[in-house]
Amino acid sequence: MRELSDLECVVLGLVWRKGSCTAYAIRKEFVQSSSSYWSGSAGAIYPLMERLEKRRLIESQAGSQGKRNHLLYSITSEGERELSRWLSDLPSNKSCVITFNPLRSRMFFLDALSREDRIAFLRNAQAKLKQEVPRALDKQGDYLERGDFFGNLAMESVLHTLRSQLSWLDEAMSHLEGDRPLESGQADCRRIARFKDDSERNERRQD
Amino acid sequence: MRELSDLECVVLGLVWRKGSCTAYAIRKEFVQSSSSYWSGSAGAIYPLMERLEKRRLIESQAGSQGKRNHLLYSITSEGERELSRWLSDLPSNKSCVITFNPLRSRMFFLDALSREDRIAFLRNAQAKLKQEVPRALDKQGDYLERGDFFGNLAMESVLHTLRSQLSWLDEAMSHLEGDRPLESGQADCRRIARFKDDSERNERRQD
DNA sequence: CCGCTCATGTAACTGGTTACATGATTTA
DNA sequence: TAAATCATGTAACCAGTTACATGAGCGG
Repeated sequence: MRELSDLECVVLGLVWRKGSCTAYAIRKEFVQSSSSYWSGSAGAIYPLMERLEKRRLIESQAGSQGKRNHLLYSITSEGERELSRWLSDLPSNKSCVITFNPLRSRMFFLDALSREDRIAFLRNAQAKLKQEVPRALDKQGDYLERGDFFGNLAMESVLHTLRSQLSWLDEAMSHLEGDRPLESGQADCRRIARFKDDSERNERRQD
Repeated sequence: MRELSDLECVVLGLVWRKGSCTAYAIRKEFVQSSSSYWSGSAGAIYPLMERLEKRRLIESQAGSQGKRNHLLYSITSEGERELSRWLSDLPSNKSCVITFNPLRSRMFFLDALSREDRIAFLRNAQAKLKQEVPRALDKQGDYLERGDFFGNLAMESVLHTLRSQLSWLDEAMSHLEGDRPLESGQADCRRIARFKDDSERNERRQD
């Protein structure tokens, strides 16, 4: 049987956490999440719930509110076992922990931009990250109020990420903002000074 | 015309960087990358190169080595424009910077595990992250040798990420190892209380 | 010469996406 | 009561995935 996708497992976890809920309530979690990785689109969630139910990891109960019908899902014991398995088994193929990062991906090619545009990129990225901090704090506060210790801890990871990215951008900025970012003589930059020599050698080698 | 995917843009950047290369050389970059986000599978890359060529962002030139034929791709000036555009325009929908993180996703539901399994999870995650550090340093060293300043900077982001995740796990561990993680009155928890104040102040400021 | 890896693909599948449909409920 | 939004979906598409095919070069 096919391995569950990460989204399927997260949904399974949400059903477990919420106890008894509709597909729509699950969707909202993703729509309101601070991450944009999963959109929580109906086209993703509704069929996914059916898949989970077909595998007996969740079960549904018909209900209604006014004239509107809905299905209330809850996790089965087999579902709980599957959830535990996912929680315990980090994928072992290569580094599962280094995932996509739009800033990092762009940084690789930033020399394709003019000096001004590079700085603009960094400033823009900084702004975006700073914008996220209060949002994350709010969300963390919500978890705290609900007494959700692990949600709080998960949001702490977001904050750590934001801070580390900001300090990385600071570092990058300090290199790029100087007139001769490759030649100053501080500790960090001695390391980088070596780059330039190397790259000049490289260019010469290519000629 | 459809917007380019991130993978397409990264490939475009690689072609730009490498100057003239085969699809296979591009694939290798992904296979050897420290991230597992894109597999660099043939089924992804070869059709992608055709798509980029059809859009005139890259162009190919037939070549051969021995009896084996191949296509050498290089970027066009339209391709360079498109690359600059991607570099400058961070997606604005929600937070593009908070992406998927398998550790964080699991942390949300870690209370589904027994106390021992939670600790085991954290230890396992720590081990995985620590494993990555020397790998990342090596890769950074490679960029350094090649005089690729921006590659070096990008890998610096990986290192920042690894370190921040490790410190987050440390924090989590110190909470979970104690008997009453939610109720202790130490510094960490006071800090969490402060967060809440911060976010409240923020809300007020926004009003 | 045999087997292994390199290099260049093709084919089938699928888990997500966006866009659309539709009736119920709320709000102006 | 008209318009907007909520809630529950369906349909079409597509960018990736894994798996397979195939011939070239190469080490034993």
